[in-house]
Amino acid sequence: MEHFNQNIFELVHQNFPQLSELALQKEIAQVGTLKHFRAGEVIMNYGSYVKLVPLLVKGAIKVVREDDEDGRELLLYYLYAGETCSMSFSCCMMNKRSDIRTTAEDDSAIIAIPIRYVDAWISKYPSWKNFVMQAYDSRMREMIQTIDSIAFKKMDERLLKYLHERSEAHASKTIHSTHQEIANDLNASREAVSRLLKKLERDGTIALERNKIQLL
DNA sequence: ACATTAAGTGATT
DNA sequence: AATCACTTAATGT
Repeated sequence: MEHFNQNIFELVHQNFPQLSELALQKEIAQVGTLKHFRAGEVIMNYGSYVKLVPLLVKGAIKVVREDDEDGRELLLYYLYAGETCSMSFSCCMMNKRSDIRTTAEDDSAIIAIPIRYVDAWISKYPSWKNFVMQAYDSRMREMIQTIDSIAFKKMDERLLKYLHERSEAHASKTIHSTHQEIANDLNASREAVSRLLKKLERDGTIALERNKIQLL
């Protein structure tokens, strides 16, 4: 048995109680490494090979896809503590390059699991298999939601949902971002975002300042 | 004080 | 709802 990391062991307990086998928890504490990222740091870029699966234990991670045509970005989803990136599963098991880019939205920490274990544990530990399947399932559901929110919902609903997501991501009612950045995330024009934000401000749901939005 | 960047607005499609 | 053209406001040098 290799170097056992008590710290990681405890982090698994706190953030991933569904990984119930003690042997699995111990293995994670042996082969996993704790990695920290500062807010804004790029964790994984397009085209890079995924050789780790992250278990997010602190902070929030933003997952983004770039449009092939005009190089614009589309926000896919956020990851929070207790979650993992299901894209990384498929990517690393197929040994494919990443289609997405992930950045730390906040100061974040992950337990990085080398891929060779990810595969092996699926047959070894039922709770790990469950974990992987559930990660896929919930991501799939969320993606479907996102798709029909783009297809059927109005911009103002999307914007509001976005603001709440961001606020939750930082555990703060204040969002530091320009209208332009928000527009990029939502694939909308800056003007549209500005106008909708203004409307929300008039309704009293938010307060606007330069580079800053407060949820009320 | 001036330049730069963010935000607000109306008109057009 | 996007784009354009322009104004106004805030911030940095």
